[in-house]
Amino acid sequence: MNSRSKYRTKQRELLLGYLETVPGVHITANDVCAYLREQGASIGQSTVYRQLESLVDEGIINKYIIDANTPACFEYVGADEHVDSDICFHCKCEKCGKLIHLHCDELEGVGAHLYEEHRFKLDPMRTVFYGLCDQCI
Amino acid sequence: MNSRSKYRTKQRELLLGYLETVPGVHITANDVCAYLREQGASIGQSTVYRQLESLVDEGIINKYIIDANTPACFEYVGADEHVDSDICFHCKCEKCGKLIHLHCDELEGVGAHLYEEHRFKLDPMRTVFYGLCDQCI
DNA sequence: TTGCGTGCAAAGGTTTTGCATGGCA
DNA sequence: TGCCATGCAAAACCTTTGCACGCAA
Repeated sequence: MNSRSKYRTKQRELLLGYLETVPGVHITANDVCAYLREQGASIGQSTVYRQLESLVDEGIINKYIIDANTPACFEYVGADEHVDSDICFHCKCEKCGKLIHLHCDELEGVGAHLYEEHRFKLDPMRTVFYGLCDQCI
Repeated sequence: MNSRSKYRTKQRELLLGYLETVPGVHITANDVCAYLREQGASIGQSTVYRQLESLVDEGIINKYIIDANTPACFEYVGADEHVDSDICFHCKCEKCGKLIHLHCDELEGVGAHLYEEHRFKLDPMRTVFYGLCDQCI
């Protein structure tokens, strides 16, 4: 998609610096813009989108697509080699719209099961479990 | 999200009639509009979106979201009553678009796990596993 | 100096919404 | 008759793109 970042720019450092402070949290492109604007260090939104794309390519952050009309969200996972246990699963409440992200070993077994028994390679980044959250049951 | 359809309108019959003729095929909202326009029976695009939403709620069609900037696609799955003992999971190949229907006891355990451990009541009809099929791995 | 990165504004495309009209029951 | 559904146009929304300028190496 996009070649990896070659220059070390101030904007890239700002963006990455912020993401590192919120590991495991869902951040949208808009969140990034808003946060940096508050800090008086705002950077252009196209730059945010372009840097986020690069960071995804580099495996430093993950991108999750929840729904057609929900902005994509990103999550810092570090520059370490990609470890399966860093992947999180998503549950979306059909009633209140709440998004829950789970880091669960048992669910990771689902991916293994699908692959071994059904020859299907699950993509946890795209898969969303729909249902009802505890407050809406 | 939306209450089920209460009136039997000409537009709804047209839309449903078309979808029934293309089971297992990816249809976008735009495809529907284009097809009906060709047939000289065009209906408003807002109506198409609203009816599609209703049909999804009713479980008559499924909605698939492949990517943020790809239009959502729909597929006729019929109006059969929903039987618990015949829960079917869907796997969608991100590459070739193939839709796989799985009847699998182990996957049914996922629903139980989510409910018992995470207080989340899974809706298997709505949930789609995204990934790569055996031919596209 | 080279050419990638940035920022602004505008475009792009899908989906939603407001509101008056039409049609089902 | 009472509501829901429809249709048009416009809005809303996220994301991408064009282009000139700036900055890292």
